[in-house]
Amino acid sequence: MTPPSLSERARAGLAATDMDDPPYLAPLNPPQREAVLTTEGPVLMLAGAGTGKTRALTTRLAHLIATGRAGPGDILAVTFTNKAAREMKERIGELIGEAVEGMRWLGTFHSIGAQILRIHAEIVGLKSSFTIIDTDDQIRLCKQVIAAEGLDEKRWTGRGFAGLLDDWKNRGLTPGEVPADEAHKFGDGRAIKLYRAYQERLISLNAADFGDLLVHNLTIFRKAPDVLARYHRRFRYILVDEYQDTNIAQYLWLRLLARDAEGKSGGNICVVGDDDQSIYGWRGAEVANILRFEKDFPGAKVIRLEQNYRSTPSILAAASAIIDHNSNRLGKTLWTDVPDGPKVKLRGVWDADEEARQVTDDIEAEQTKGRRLSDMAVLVRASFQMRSFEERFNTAGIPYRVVGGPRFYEREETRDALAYLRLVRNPDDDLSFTRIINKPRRGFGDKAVQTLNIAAREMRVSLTEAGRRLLETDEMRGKARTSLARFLEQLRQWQAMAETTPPSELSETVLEESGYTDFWRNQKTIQSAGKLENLKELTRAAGEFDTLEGYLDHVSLVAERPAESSDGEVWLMTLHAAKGLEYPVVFLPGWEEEIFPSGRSVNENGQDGLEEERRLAYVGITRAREDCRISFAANRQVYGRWQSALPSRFIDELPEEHVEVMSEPGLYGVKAKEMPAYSRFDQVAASDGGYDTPGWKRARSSRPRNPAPAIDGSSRLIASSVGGTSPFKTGERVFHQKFGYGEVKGADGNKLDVAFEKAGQKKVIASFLIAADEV
DNA sequence: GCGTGGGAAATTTTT
DNA sequence: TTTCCCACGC
Repeated sequence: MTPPSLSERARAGLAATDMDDPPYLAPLNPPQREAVLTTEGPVLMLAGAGTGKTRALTTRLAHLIATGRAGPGDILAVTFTNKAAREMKERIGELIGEAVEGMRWLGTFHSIGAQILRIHAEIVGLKSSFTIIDTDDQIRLCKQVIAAEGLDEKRWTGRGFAGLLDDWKNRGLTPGEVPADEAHKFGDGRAIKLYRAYQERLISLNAADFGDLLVHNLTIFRKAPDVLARYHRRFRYILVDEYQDTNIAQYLWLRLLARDAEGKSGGNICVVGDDDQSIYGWRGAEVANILRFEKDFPGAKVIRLEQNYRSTPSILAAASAIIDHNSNRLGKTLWTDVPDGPKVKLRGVWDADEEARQVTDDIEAEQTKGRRLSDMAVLVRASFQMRSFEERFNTAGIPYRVVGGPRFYEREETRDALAYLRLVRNPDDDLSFTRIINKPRRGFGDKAVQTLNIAAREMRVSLTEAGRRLLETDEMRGKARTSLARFLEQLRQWQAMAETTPPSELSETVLEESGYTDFWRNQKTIQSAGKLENLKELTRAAGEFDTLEGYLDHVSLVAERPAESSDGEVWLMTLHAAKGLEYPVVFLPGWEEEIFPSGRSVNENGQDGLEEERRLAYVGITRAREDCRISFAANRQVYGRWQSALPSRFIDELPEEHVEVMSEPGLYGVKAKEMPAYSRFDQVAASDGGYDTPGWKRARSSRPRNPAPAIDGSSRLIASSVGGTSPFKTGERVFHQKFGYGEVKGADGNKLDVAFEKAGQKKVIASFLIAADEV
């Protein structure tokens, strides 16, 4: 480890007495050290996968505080997820101890945005007690606005409009700033009018959605330069993690905070990221932000962390070869000094079930060799691909854990349970009231809710209060009346109970007495056991808090699944969920055109979409430490239809010398000569020295050059090679690799109706069949 | 007020 | 194929 050079010391402003390296610098390599010591001016830290980014970044913050350059409260440090913020805090704490508690501006964009908004809420017409609504509520609100505008609610869905709102808010646009020509995007040209109505409704509810947390900040900073100046003075140092994932609103927010009053880029802003790992373009992230950083902040120092501490040379070579095919890159070359391990393994299989079987076999083999299950992960492109793995793991008795999916606090049963608790704490919470008043069914249906709503609006009180008053008159009758009376009485009891009972016990009682637990107990669905389990978990989590308030505040701030122990379980997750994680053994199944790269991404976003998919491939491979196994299937069921699939183009981009082809001979079991279309797969799968056979190359080159229509690429290829007519006659006896023997019943182009002896009648592609007498 | 059947849709996901 | 949503009928 070289000591800092004179110029580095000068630049970092190190006084002579600081010359002895503080111990925390010792574990750093030269670029990491530079990233820590270059405290002044704009810095772009380009940190490749596995290069010790977090270490550099946390040391930098610790260094700022330890050397007295900034107090803990003078640093703005933003991340995207609560998890990242928590980890950063922990690791800084390891370096500087208690002082980390003073870092009140370390958090997610949204939590910091919310903090600032609470202080200056009145500037945008909110009270500082505003509530933050989640996506679910946002969609409900959208529906209301669409209905109020008298639009066709089938054609114009709440979800669709919420998506457009997100898009605008990601771009930092208020209703007045949306370009007029975007009004046509929704609701017969009334999109902007709807946006305005939606915002007005939010203000009257004293609420903000996630996007508002930042957009309102922008408005505040622009409207009140004195407020901005205050934050500008306060945040002497700014640090941004995962900068490649920032959207326009976040970019504008940072720029306002980082530039000085004259608009010059004098701020001490350090952004950390990896343009090659930008995989959130579809939710508004702009890779352009990181690509443009040096222009935005002239004089920016660019520091590249390229020494990888995670993976073997083969794995790095595979990842680098793929990402090299992208054009818009800042460019980095990962290297490592660890000895090489096994080559990246590539395997072609028949279908998804076969793929799952092979992966499971591999996992079991590794396990016998003494590898822990939790050291292995299966990373898929889309969650529907998980099904075959879950099924296979279950039959094989391999414990596994799915990461991601609906988060704990977003699940239906959790939200319902929380609505009950919220209502106990605050009877005026109308959103919660509406959510659970008839769940479980207690005979208080839509009609009754509507009556109650009208009454509440007339009396200008909450629904609970309106209910109480209605019971004093005879406006509400029959079943609804009894039901409401009973519910309000229960609510009263629970409130009284809340005074003296700890949250976990209260939660259990409320869920039991309200009939909510029974509601799920009586449902005979497969999921109900899991739901009950979640409810139990909720109660358990409440046990960690002394007060109901404390618990509920925690929940609305951190919408995460509680951490679960994971030893002895294989990991199963999407590539997106795997970002930032690493495993000794990584399986990457489903590398087929249309799946990965996702056909939709490529179709909708063309070259940009394809490059993002390629970054996803890069992220996937770089998760592996020792062993990376890629596979693809020749057939896949899409929405219940069997389709043939071509291996992903990314497979062609792998470096042959670092890849071992593992497909077993005869896997495809069909005579190549007789099946021209099929032969390509056969040759791909053949273990005759590589996947780059002439037939394979032919197949690739005959694929349409334009990536956009690739959706039909596979089937068109098959269809044309078969010449449009089936080589089989009706009544002919045929054999199918998967379904066995059968008789042709009819044909539609190259798709045949075949009655199989074992598998029943199915539609299959002609090229997957051979005449029975040839077997 | 509640249950059911037909029809449309079907990635990736944090706050 | 599955899943979700809504309209319709009891």
